[in-house]
Amino acid sequence: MAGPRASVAAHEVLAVIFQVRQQRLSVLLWRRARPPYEGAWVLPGGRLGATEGLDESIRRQLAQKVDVRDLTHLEQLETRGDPERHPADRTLATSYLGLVPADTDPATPEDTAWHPAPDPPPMGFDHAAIMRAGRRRLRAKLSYTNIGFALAPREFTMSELSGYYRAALGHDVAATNLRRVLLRRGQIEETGESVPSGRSGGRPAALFRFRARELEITDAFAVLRPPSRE
Amino acid sequence: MAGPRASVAAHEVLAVIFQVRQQRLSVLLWRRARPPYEGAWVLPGGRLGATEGLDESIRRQLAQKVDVRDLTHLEQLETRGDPERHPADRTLATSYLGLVPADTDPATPEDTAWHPAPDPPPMGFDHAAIMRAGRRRLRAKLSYTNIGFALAPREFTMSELSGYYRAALGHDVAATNLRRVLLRRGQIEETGESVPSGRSGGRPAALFRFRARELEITDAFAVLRPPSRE
DNA sequence: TCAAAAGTGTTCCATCTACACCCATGT
DNA sequence: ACATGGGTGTAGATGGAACACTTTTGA
Repeated sequence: MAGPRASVAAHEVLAVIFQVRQQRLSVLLWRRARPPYEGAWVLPGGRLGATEGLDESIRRQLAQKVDVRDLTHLEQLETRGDPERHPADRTLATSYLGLVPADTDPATPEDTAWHPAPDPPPMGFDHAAIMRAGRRRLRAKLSYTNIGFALAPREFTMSELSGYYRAALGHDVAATNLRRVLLRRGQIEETGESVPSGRSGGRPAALFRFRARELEITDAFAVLRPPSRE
Repeated sequence: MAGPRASVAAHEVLAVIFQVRQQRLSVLLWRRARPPYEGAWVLPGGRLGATEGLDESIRRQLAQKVDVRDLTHLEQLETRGDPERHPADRTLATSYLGLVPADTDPATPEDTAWHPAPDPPPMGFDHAAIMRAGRRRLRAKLSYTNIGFALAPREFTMSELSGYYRAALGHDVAATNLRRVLLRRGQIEETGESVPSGRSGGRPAALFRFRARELEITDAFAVLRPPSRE
């Protein structure tokens, strides 16, 4: 009945930080300075402190180590504990998905860089798989939540917003329909302002904002919804 | 720049095991024999072994401790690491969602029992919150995946199946529409057999089975789907 | 022949995509 | 004027809910 002897594994927290940069979904990676996987790129993070909560820890590490403080969204992704995932010591890793709005440019240190999420450089450990899990999560949530608020600046035109969606989803998103879908769902509203057209002319674009800046599920029960009348 | 001293927290794995029993969604709980939370109900689980993976560990503990071996589905839920979640020592917990089909009756030991998931007894630690997370996950996945296969026996009539859905979702599910939805999505198929009607008469019910017995997403892109033509 | 349970046909409705067309602005 | 980009109107497609009706059985 007694199981194997209890583990005192190290625990680390990691973050998949996405931002839309130049129309592409980008992920913040860190270059490893020492073995194992020296020279490979890894997700930012580090050891869980003795008295920290998990969320607290990843926020601290992002602030201290890669100077990312203005996350608009952060949620837990998954925990990996395969004994083989770290070649030397046993290490469990809890990963997070974090989003940075497109209009900020966090001053990240020398050894970190933004990489295209669809086509990342060689990554150490199981971090490539974790990053893919983050992308899947983001894509799924764009469909049924208001998570777009975390990718977009506070105010934006519809064509800008459709650019963020396109980058994150990996396929075209028609601004004209996106506008109606998000308006109907009550996710966005017009600010009343508009942006003067550029040098090539065109009608000035209206400015929108997300009505909430916290994650909300706006399209639950896409199917198998409860009966409308009791 | 240096963070707090690294933690050597204990790590445990827990499982939210659901089964539909007598038309109700039920969760398998364990009665704690010693403090803290002596006498309260908790999720089954235990310490992660030094050389085990997380999935491996929860499977082992369920088999050893509550004699649950025939899980049709198991997936990771979340990891909690709040320093306050365990009154004495620091303990991280990774939880899983596990499903047992309605036609099995695992022989569980004395100190465990099935409880109604919507109305559980007082639970220790943060286990009530974890259980709710499991319910939410199950409900959501019933909507867009074939996860019903894990609640239902291998073969079933549509009215039985709608009973499992009703129990898990907490609202009525019309067998007639469920049939068409799941057929259209290719989740289920007729076996060709049928069940003789009971003593009160009625047309014999056709038997169905799920076509796959692994989780598949059958209704991704409910919205914001990629353009059909390039 | 009647009640009961399963299954089918059909209508309605919500919601998304596609696309033609209209609007406001710069050159 | 006309090119350019934004915005509106609308038709079509999809897919699920509701519900009346039909089918098949037992008593």
